[in-house]
Amino acid sequence: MSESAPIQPPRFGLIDANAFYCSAERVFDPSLRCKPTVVLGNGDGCCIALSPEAKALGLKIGTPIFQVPDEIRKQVQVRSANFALYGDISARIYEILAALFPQVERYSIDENFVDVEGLPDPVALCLEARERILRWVGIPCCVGLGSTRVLSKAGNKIAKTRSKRVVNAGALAVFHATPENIDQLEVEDVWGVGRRFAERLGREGVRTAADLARLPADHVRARYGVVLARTQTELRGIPCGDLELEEPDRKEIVVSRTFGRDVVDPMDALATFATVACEKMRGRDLTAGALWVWLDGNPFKGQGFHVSRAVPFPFPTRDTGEVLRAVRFLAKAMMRKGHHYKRGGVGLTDLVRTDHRHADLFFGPDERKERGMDVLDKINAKYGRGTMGLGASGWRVGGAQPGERRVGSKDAQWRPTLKALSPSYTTRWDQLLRVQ
DNA sequence: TCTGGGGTCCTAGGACCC
DNA sequence: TCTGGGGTCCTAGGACCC
Repeated sequence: MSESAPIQPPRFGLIDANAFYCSAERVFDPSLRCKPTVVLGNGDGCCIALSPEAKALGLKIGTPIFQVPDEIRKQVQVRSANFALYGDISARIYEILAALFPQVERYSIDENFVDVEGLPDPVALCLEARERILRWVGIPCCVGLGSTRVLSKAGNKIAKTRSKRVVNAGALAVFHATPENIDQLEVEDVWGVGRRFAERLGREGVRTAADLARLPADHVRARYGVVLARTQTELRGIPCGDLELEEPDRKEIVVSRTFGRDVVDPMDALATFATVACEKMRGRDLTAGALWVWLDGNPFKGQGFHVSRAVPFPFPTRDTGEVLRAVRFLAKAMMRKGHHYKRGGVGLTDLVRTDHRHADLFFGPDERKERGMDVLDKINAKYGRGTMGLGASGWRVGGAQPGERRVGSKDAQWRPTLKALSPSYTTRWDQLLRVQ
């Protein structure tokens, strides 16, 4: 880095919600505010989000809740993940940003990149965005600014650390990162550096983002590959990519779950996953060139096996019936007497857009069946997923609702129960919040 | 008792072809 | 005796992200 390089103006902003799932639960349940709050993943297994108070108690993301000592668990408020609610709140945040910035990239459910290039006062605009999201939606955010996306991510991390547990953090929650001021950021907090790379870098004395930026570029390229080399280049203030305003087409769609218990016959579960995967695929106007199916044993009981099978379709399909037949065929070929399964999944791969398929002399789409699928999707969109299906696959995302009566014992075999699911306040009429 | 889910990209090595 | 080498495709595994 040349010593006299002028500070580059920011080009990118990253607006990232603080402990998003916990904050979203708090929007509609004020009793959770300022209390240690935990959101649990599928089947109420692991902690997938922690409020700052919960982090202060020493809880870690990914910890199974049953491993948390009783005296700690008694102090935390626990909720089951409610992705319908989080998705809806996420869309509202996006709308606010789209009204303020010329371009917005929706990067994840709780993060948006914005284009701030050439704006007269990017810091003031980001503060305004943060205020609006807090007042209008009720979600606290931090903002990072930088001349590259990696630097804006770094800025966000620094802003989060700085404003942690500061009430009315205001200006502290916006930080403009430059190659000169990232020595306070630990290298494992750099976007693109995971645990493995952080360990290896640590062994050669690299502790901070600034240390990584100073490493010789050809050394990084040779030892760590092109991905980390790009990250390093961006840390030095040289952009390697722009905002991605168009969401690229998916290359695969996967639906998988850990079962509520060990299961002998996972066929019903796999059929259900396949049905959901097909709906998701048609919702994106894609078709599947191939299918894979897999089953895992329970590694915590010394059954750490993994079996999988894949099959291509003669012609890319969007027909749930055809996919289900293939799933049954593959599953039968994999399943073994006496085996217990703890987890399973279905993946639709080699996805191509419906109108980009090439029919040939021998294979083409079955148009009657495909129109049938569209009717099915319309009915399910109107009356709720799982209203109508093919054969064994009555399904509700997220498993049973609290207090829901289950019919049939086969269901209970694999479907996890959610004990602490919050209502879908914003997406279901029957679950709107009641004001006393 | 109870251990998340859904993605992408890169690389190395083997198979195959000319 | 001498025993190529480069391109391409596929797959598995590793690393990362949220």
